[in-house]
Amino acid sequence: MANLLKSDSQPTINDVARLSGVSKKTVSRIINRSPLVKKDTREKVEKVIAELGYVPNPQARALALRRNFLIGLLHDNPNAQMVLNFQQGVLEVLKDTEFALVVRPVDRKSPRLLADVRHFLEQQRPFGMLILPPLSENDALAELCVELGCEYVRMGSADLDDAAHLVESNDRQAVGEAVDLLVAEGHRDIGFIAGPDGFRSAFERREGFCEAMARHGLEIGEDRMEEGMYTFESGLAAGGNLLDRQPRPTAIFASNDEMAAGALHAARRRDLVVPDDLSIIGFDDTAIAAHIWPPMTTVRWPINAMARAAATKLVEPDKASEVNWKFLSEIVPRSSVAPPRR
Amino acid sequence: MANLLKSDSQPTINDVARLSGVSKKTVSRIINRSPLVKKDTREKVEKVIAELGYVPNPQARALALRRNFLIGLLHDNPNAQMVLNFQQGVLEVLKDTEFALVVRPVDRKSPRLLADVRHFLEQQRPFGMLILPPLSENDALAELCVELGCEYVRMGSADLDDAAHLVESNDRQAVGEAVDLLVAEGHRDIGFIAGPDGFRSAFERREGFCEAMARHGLEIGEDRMEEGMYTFESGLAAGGNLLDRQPRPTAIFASNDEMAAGALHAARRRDLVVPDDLSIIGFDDTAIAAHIWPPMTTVRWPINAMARAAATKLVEPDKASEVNWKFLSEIVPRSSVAPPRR
DNA sequence: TAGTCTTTGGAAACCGGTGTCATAAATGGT
DNA sequence: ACCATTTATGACACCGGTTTCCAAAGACTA
Repeated sequence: MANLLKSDSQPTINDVARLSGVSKKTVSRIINRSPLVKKDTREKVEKVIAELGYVPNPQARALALRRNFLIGLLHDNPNAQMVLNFQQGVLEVLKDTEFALVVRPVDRKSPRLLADVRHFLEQQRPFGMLILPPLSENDALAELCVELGCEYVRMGSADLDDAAHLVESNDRQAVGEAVDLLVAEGHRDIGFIAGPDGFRSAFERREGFCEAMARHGLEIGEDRMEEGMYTFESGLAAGGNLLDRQPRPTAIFASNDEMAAGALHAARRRDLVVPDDLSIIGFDDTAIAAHIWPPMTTVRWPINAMARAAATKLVEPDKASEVNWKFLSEIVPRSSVAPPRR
Repeated sequence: MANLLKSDSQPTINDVARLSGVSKKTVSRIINRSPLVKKDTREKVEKVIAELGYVPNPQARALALRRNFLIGLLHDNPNAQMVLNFQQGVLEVLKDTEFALVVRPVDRKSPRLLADVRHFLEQQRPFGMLILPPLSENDALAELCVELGCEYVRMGSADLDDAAHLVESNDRQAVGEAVDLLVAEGHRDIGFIAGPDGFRSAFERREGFCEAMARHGLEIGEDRMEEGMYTFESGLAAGGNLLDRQPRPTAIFASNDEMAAGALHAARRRDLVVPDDLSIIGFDDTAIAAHIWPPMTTVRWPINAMARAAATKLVEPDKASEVNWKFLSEIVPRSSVAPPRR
């Protein structure tokens, strides 16, 4: 069959049209499942398509339709695991569509951030963008998408703007539950390691902590708050600071797992046993939480479901209204929490 | 200036040509840096381009050139960290080019693997593919790329075929060094947790282990070899098995960090102290190795450099000959190795 | 000064699809 | 049987670039 083609490259719509004796347009109709084609014609053409192994050229399609089937993933997240989990979720949705996922890490602190993103959008002209925290908190990026006619969905930890472009989790409430758990175990003096300034999630988690402590009528000592950068090393330092205070807190809540793991190391270095001497709770439920010793109690937000929701919003806007876009996080109890000594 | 355009959408090459009073072809020459343009003309046109903020439409370019600027990343790796590190390295190279990275995870065990990949290649028609282990060991995938006229580079842990399409690391030698280290500390009875059947890396690491043991004149007891699946849980199980033997080995080498972390948990559950009661060495130097307690001695292969090399081979074939494609791994000494008790 | 070579610019076709619109064929109503 | 309507198909322009080929202008030679 292949010898009926003009060249040895991929067959085109013209080959299909010629070999099945219809016009390009009719083939195009069949490809696009137009109902305006007689059954006989359809079958005849489909047979040729199958024999030829014809697949429409995506670039030509993109040009004619003036849109392509690329989804960009914009991220700058210190937590590799989260990013990959998110990718995974998105791809589960895109898998059965004609969309492809283009990844684009950027540096949120670079003065060229906007220029970089603009360059990417202009150069690839993706159909839509998925924006991960903390970039999702940058309104200028969303505006850029609008300006360049690119759809977008932001992942956030609290309301940024309209529901149409947002998938969010309620971190505040989840942190509250974590504090409830510690208090129920008998802790009164709880240290807090915040995320870096500029992260909405960091803000939400801090607020959640303060609110919950207030609810239980507990004071937060001046020296019980430390700020980290969502990295292991920063958690190590911040945790060390908290543990060197006299008296030291009996529990620490860290705003993510990496920092919680760092705090756990800090405890180890001081010969403190977790959870006997110190309880620790993390946030995110990344792999490390389950793999360190002791397995760490943490807060899980349903990143896979959120990723799927975000992707669905983008590529199947008709379903968007059915899609949940507010997600609740939940406590994952493990072994890093126990009543305080004495 | 924008009001000189015919529409409010992105400016096209026609707008530029019209506004600067030259033909499309001349503009095209300028965009593509052809030397056959008079200086005056060039400057005049470049001014218009700047004012308009004109960026060539990538889809139209792709269609006319009959090639696009997409690089596909094909992976199915149980280790998220590795995949993301690899992505990072690739993107460092692609960043300053017009290429974009499209990620495509697949299931290597699916009977539809080949069909899935074919579908992806036909649908997106990427310029080139980067294939990560263990998929890189599947020759059918490479053949598929050739058949569909797609460039490819495989990441491997040992020679698969020709240098032109391969970037490799020498795991065997690195495992040898790890064994040397354990023997130097006084260990004679070393357990081994292999990777899953079907991974070239698993095979290479096992061979490296056996060779090194033989070199030191040490026996490998029948019950000192376990096989895992490169996951934490499988390492937990395999490590548990090894530690339940009587007598138990004084050291364990695991074929990756996840499994090593699992083995470490198994030790903890048996109230064994690492490294006093048991030395452990992992492989890959992923984040977990540094973040568990005690920080774990492991083997690092230069994944970032390898990723860059692979990407360079693909997008800058002229530089390919200068690019190193054989990489050595190295021991990262931490705190999980000590002389055996007694 | 005429003739030749080299640079520079443009018209038209092409890449492989889709949209518009006209026309042909089938169907229905009376 | 006839016209009106609906359904099915095709011709042709178009999306925004690149390539081929040719012509004009300028530079150089004799």
